[in-house]
Amino acid sequence: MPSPFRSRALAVVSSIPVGTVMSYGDVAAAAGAPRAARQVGYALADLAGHTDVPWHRVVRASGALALAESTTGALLQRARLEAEGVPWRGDRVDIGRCRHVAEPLKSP
DNA sequence: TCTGTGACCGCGG
DNA sequence: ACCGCGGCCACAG
Repeated sequence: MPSPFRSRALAVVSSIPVGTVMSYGDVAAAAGAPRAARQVGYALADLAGHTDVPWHRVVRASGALALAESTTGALLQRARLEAEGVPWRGDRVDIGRCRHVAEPLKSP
């Protein structure tokens, strides 16, 4: 079983609408731990793909992708986001136009 | 208990 | 706009 913070973070990620993104910090805040952005990355890293959680909708606060450029993961993430119609500005997401604001999770 | 770690954040130069 | 740096904190061993 996932740890409590982890499952909450994943629940938040699952709630991100198609065509929008959230930053790691945003997800952490919505999950109830505003400064645990790194933990969100930790949680997503453990998924390693075998899941239906839309991990590709989580990017850095700057709009840049977290994964190193040219890795298969980064390419997949970019392809999926483009397919969803997310606006780009060079090599990063135009965070100002597709950022999703989530309300905090109700039952912690 | 204590320590190291990381798909981060945001400020200052 | 691009670094570098210190701070963060849940989690594993």
